[in-house]
Amino acid sequence: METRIERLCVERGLKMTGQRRVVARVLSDAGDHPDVEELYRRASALDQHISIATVYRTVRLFEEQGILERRDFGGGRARYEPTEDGPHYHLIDVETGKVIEFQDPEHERLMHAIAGRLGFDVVSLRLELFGRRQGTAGKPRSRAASRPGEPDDDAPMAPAGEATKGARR
Amino acid sequence: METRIERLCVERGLKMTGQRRVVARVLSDAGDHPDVEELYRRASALDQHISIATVYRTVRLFEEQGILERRDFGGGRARYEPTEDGPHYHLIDVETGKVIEFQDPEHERLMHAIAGRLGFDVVSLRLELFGRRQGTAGKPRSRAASRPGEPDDDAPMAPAGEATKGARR
DNA sequence: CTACATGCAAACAGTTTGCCATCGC
DNA sequence: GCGATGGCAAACTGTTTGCATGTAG
Repeated sequence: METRIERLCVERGLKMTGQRRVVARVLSDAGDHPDVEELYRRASALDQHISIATVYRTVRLFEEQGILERRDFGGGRARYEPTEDGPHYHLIDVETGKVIEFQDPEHERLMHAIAGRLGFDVVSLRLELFGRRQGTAGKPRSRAASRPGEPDDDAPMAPAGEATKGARR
Repeated sequence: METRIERLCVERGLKMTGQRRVVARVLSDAGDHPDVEELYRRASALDQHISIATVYRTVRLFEEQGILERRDFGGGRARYEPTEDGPHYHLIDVETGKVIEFQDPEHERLMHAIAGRLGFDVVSLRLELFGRRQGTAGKPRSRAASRPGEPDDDAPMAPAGEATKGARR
């Protein structure tokens, strides 16, 4: 059966190749915010004939078509999520890397007010909370840098909302 | 005379080499949020004997010592600013790239409340507004559709300030 | 049939690092 | 003098691209 994203592609007149269909499917199934490598991993499981370059190209195309949204949660890799619901923000669990979405109209109003006070119109904004589940007091949880893609799981990341680029072994 | 940052370095027992002193000085003078290349450019003006690798190492060291804070405004490069005033956020002018700082206790309270409602304690948060000066209605940006958090440079003050170094992608 | 998509590997930008000469303390 | 530091170039990571081949429409 045809996924929602596949339908969008057709509507926009995109040539539907096998690999685009696979990426579209993977994205439709994703409930999380995968990065390109993860998408590539999931796509490969459905079709060996796909290269990571194609995933990059497809993801970029989809973004240009407004089908996908690119997120940058720090950590150096772009994460993607299908454009769907209205504006929402993300709370990243610093222990598990899981991402929780939330919205908040009041916050939005506040931001517009602040910008207005400075003489600006808000074009877009970025808001991310990094938090720890209550009760999980700073316990030195095994900092398992579990790289291997746990399907369904957003990757762990450092707090501070900073880049942490490069392999700091 | 000794800058505030140089003093901090000494307090922390860091070996004060010539190049560290230069970087410290450049940072103390910076009123903006320069990236490493810009720091390197400014530092080079004061001392030819400095390599970009040293700037990277110094900036990392200072960050670990809590003297500097790394920011990621998108665009792929890390930006730095001396740790000084209390928590504040940034509004980036999408036309000029200039960064304006602001604070807002109310917003902070709100964020803690939201996290709390979800069962989390806020460890840190990232908030950036991308805005356009009121009245500057959507001018046709030469660069085709790219997301707000764009390149440009903040308060170019150095002579060699031509930030645009080359077409990305 | 033809313009566009893909695979592969090489190119890139930003950042880090190995090695050895050098310098602060 | 000794161990930390700096210079240089090579290594790395995430992402893009040139080129030849394959394929949707």
